[in-house]
Amino acid sequence: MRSHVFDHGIEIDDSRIDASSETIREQLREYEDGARKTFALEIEYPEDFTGAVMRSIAAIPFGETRTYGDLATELETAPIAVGQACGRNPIPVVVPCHRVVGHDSPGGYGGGLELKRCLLEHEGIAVPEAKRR
DNA sequence: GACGGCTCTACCT
DNA sequence: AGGTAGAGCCGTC
Repeated sequence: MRSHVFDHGIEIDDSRIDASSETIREQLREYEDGARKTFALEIEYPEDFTGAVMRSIAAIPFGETRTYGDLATELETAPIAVGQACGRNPIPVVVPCHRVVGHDSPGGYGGGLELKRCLLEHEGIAVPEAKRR
């Protein structure tokens, strides 16, 4: 059951992480196993706006979800910009962009909504149903 | 230079 | 209460 890792098509840009691919893979494995709730990886956040969004997302605790609007309010920007930054997120899972959901929608996921659902369920988070659209 | 995107809020019916 | 329309920031083609 836990065998099917997120390797379903996820490609993490290890170039953005100051760690070996093996280390990253091991951390992911521990995270999937439920033993690791947070990643102890040195992530190189870009100085761009996207980097700020990624940082805010990474600041989300395990088992908690945040809405694009909240992040947008904290960053003083438009919620759509946050969503786009998540979609352009080069390193999923490591940066819990899947913990970011819409206000009344499951949101989306560049790697596949199915994966997002799996990750949220893995953290014991109830995925909101698409009431909109 | 213009459009799309993992959205949100407000008004109208 | 539900649906539709408009707004608005960032990145990429």
